[in-house]
Amino acid sequence: MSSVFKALADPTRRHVLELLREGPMTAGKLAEHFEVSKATMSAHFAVLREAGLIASEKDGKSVVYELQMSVLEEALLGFARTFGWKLEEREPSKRRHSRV
Amino acid sequence: MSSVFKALADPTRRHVLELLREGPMTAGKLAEHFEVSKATMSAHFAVLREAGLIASEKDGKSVVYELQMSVLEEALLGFARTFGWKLEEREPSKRRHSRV
DNA sequence: ACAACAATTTGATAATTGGCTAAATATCGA
DNA sequence: TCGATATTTAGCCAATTATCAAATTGTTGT
Repeated sequence: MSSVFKALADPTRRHVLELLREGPMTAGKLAEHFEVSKATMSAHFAVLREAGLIASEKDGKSVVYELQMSVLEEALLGFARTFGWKLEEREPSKRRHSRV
Repeated sequence: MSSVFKALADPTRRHVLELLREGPMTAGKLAEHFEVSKATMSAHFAVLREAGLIASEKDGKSVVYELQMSVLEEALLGFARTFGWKLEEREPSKRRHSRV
């Protein structure tokens, strides 16, 4: 859980997660959204992957990253619960990437 | 918002917030719950205060810290919303420290 | 086999962090 | 005022982090 919060502490990494909310994306495409070098982005991806927040899958020359919603939800949920809140779906119907 | 996540990234600081959930507490009382030195705890309090997560008030020799729930809620809420969640009260009735 | 491409790893550096002890500040009671 | 108590500040160190350029790995097309 601490590794998740550590990962979330960086704005670049939070932005990566937001981009992945729309669906899986390659490392290169993700990196295009930021000013820093590819090497730096690769390091950020590693932090997110080690926290379990994203999963990687090789596809030819590219590496495709996918958001692991459940891990993010678990961490946030666990913390929110401590403070007397619970997390609820905002729009239960609107779900892209059904990926059954 | 980034300062809040930065503050939450440290387990000691998250624990401080949890302790303050029960009500305001002095720096000394808070520090008793941890193994590190008072000076180190003071630094943690400073990070939390600069993030707006706690407010300090001097009371004689002591400094009393109080959790700023609204700031925590806003940060968490803002982030959760991005990912299609919302925050809800878990137990609306159970409220200590009414402090009207 | 080779060149081009995508991504990561390596090696370096500067900045930040979390921790400590010791010193400083502020307040209270005698 | 003096001494005790509560907390913060200052100075320091070790470990970690974010960043880059360069080298490396793996894959594809010719």
